[in-house]
Amino acid sequence: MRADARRNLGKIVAAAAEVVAERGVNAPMEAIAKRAGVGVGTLYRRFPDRDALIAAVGDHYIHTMAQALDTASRTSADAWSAIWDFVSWAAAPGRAALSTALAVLPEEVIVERAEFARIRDEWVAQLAELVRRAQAEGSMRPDVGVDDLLHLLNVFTCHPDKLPAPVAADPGRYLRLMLDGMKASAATPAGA
Amino acid sequence: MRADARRNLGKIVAAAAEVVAERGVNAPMEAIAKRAGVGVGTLYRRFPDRDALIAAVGDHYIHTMAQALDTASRTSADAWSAIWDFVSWAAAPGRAALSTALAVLPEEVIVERAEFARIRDEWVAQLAELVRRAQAEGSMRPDVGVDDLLHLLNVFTCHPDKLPAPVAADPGRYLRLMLDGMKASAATPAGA
DNA sequence: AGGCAACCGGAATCCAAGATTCCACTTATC
DNA sequence: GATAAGTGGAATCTTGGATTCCGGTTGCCT
Repeated sequence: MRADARRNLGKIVAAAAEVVAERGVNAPMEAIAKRAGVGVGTLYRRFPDRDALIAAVGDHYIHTMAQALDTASRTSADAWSAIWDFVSWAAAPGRAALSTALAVLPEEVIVERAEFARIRDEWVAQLAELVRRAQAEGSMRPDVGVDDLLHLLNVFTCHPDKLPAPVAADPGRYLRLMLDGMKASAATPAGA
Repeated sequence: MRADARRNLGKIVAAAAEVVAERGVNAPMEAIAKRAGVGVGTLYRRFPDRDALIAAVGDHYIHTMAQALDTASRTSADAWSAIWDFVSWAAAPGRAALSTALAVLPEEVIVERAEFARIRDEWVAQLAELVRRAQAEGSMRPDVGVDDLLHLLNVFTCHPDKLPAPVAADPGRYLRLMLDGMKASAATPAGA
């Protein structure tokens, strides 16, 4: 592969990551191309189609994400604050969509990407474990689960263009509100 | 207007309300037509375009909504439970999208619909008042506002097709989680 | 019953937004 | 300098609706 080509490949994946993070998983190819300072044609010479490109972004990102979760769970005093820190990290500007899109959405795209699926599953399992611990510690209410966490992460980050502007601008704020609602002490007894 | 035509008009608005409630504000005309047991052409004979139809649904619904808020605030012991009841009502299956779409989204469609705008504004003001009271009572945290409430209502009900299935199936559950997070007692101090 | 304007259904048409393809033109590399 | 790898981006193809049109029906009045 020619040197300039390799360079472009890098710019493309990086640009795709950025654009996906801010415009959601359905960001148009052209937006990515423009961000990378490259023609659409160039994207297609390297990736057979849109899905392949997104998947590549995933491969590139899933590691970072797994690592962030790991860090959060290692540097936090308890499971609850690990979750809190991680969610804050995941919703930070500049990475929003990625974090979660990859964790919940693309079941079709994933087939045949054993490596990606493996890390993703490990990651989810680790988060689940944190939830379990937080509940055992009595800091998280027992009537919610990892799935809720993932769904919400998904809701607030996957389709920024469908969200009210203020929400899209700071999904973290709303996610933290959700987390506050997930604290054991916040639970409103059923039928209230 | 011929009798059968009037009958159809009714079926159309009712069908539109249902479909919008379950598929979001962007439900396709054809879906509405089918639900009403009528051809698309018929929709267009009565309404110049899509927006007009949606607006009609709004007129038909905003009253119900205003009334629900009124009831909630009159039958509840305190401002907080009024809010709680109203949100639960608004997110109930079968009315989801309507409730909120009309409260936040369509600023362009509303021009020239003085009556609709008036009721809508009154309605929002009333909800705002409840929020103020709840905060004064010390039951709702002071760092959130009506806007947050409206945005979230919006997020969880306007585009059901973009939400993870479990969330779309029961937006109320997640909204109540949010409300729990909005309780004064749930607030996590900034910088935690 | 007869006539006709008001109505209908829904296929045909129009559009917008993106994905994907293609190829004449550049540029690393040897 | 030759040439295969690489490039930009206009042209083309798809998709998902909105909107238009018109031959065929019906209510309703006399």
